[in-house]
Amino acid sequence: MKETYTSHFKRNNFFEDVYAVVALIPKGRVTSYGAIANYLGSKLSARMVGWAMNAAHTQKHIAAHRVVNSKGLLTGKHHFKTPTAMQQALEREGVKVAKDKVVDFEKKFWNPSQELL
DNA sequence: CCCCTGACGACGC
DNA sequence: AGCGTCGCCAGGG
Repeated sequence: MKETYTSHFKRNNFFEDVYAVVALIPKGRVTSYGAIANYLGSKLSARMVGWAMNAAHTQKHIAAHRVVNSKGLLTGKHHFKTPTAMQQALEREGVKVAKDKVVDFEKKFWNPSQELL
């Protein structure tokens, strides 16, 4: 059987799951859309995580700034209130950003599949 | 129902 | 190191 979220779970649960994982990201650490997708269900495309985050910013308080793409780039910055809001939020937590990219991404990276056993 | 558009990611050049 | 392409799944026109 397919393992997509739409066939087995309701869309709402998908959002909740994404938010739950994001809420568990330690302060000062970051993760990627793909890592979350992989943790929730390997078959799920990482695009869906970004899609969930897009819906998130209108709803509750979600630490969306701690989620970047697989290369550590702040691709979601344009969806924040200001173009620099995401970077500033990260730097307040001790995550340095240069050229829209997380510095020492490998060190800051938090993998839910590995650390959230 | 077809086509386009993504807060993505892996590859190829 | 930068682009372009393609696969991915859901939503909107």
